[in-house]
Amino acid sequence: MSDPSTRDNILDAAQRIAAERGAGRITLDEVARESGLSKGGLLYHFATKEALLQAMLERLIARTSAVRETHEQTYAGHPNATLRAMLATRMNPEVLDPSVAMAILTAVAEQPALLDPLRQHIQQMRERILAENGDSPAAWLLWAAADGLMFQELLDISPVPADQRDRLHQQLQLLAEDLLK
Amino acid sequence: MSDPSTRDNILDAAQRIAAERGAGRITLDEVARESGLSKGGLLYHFATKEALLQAMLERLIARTSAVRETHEQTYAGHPNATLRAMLATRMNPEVLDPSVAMAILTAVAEQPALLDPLRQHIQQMRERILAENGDSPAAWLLWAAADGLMFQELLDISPVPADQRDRLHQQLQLLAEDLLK
DNA sequence: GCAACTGTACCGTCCGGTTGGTATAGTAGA
DNA sequence: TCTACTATACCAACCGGACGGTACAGTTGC
Repeated sequence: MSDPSTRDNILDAAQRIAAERGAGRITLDEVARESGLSKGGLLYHFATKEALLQAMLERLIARTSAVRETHEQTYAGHPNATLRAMLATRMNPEVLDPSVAMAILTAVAEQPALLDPLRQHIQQMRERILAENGDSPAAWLLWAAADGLMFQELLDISPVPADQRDRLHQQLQLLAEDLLK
Repeated sequence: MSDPSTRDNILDAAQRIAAERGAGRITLDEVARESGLSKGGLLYHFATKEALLQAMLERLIARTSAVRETHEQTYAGHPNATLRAMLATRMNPEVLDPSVAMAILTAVAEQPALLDPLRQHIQQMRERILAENGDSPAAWLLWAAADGLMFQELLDISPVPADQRDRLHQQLQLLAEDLLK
């Protein structure tokens, strides 16, 4: 594998483009320019655009997982640690970069397999929750609600004004305490 | 405005392409071919691709609204008629064509304004729910959960096996009964 | 006579990917 | 220690196709 720091620089550049100019502007030429590499140099590290997006997604999963794991320690011993930690992670959305999410979302229409790493991660979470909660509908509905809040924010289609959404996340945590008893 | 039935045929054609060959394959040439029109004829009805996607979204909103309105009659007199009808509408997902949703989602990255008609619709729903329920966090969380289930299905990232998702929607309705009391 | 097209040719741009080459650091053998 | 060779990291130029949109002359049917 190639120099990991260069790869990270490239991913940072792609992320910056998405954040500043929109997810649709992530092209190989732009990423090359923004990262200070030539297009050839970029393609040396990521042979296809799909590989680049894949890496962006994997880094996103890894980073949110890291945050979730710190939350899990807070809930250590708690019967629903995994789900609680998931919900807590969603609370501060700076973890889940919206521009990265949009970039991936855009590409999914043409490359459904792009989400495979995420699907794998979801299955892992599913099994941990199954082990902790059993097949509780409440758990899946809480998960769905967290996802819903995320997508609403991502696409700016939330029915709730922006300044009241933090409070909604808190209410979701309270509801979790209630339902998972 | 041009002949509405031709416009509908065009929208049907675009929808068929999205369903059969993927949302990313909706191009003006393909839609023209699929609808049996020439490209000139297509552009006579929809001057830009954006206008075409816009119309697809508007038709989607209109159709789901129609279904929701029949459900509202079921809940007539009920204190939470609007929200209950919304949740009931999401139950049978054949209303909300996934391929159309994906097509629009893809385009949103480059044209955020594409969702404006949806945002307007959401604000209307929001105000009706505010009038019926007040500013109840439970209502917004139920809405978010419904959205979450939808997006999970749309992107095939649900933690729940496909054959158990109908049941989850039912559980959501039960939860609504509980929380909105 | 006007709305609703057909048909075709064309344009400019964007974009993913290819090609062939260079610079450099390291390594193995005589 | 000099030489031949290899691998890594990168560059500059280019290619080919897709796609949104234009132009425009002609046709059909109410």
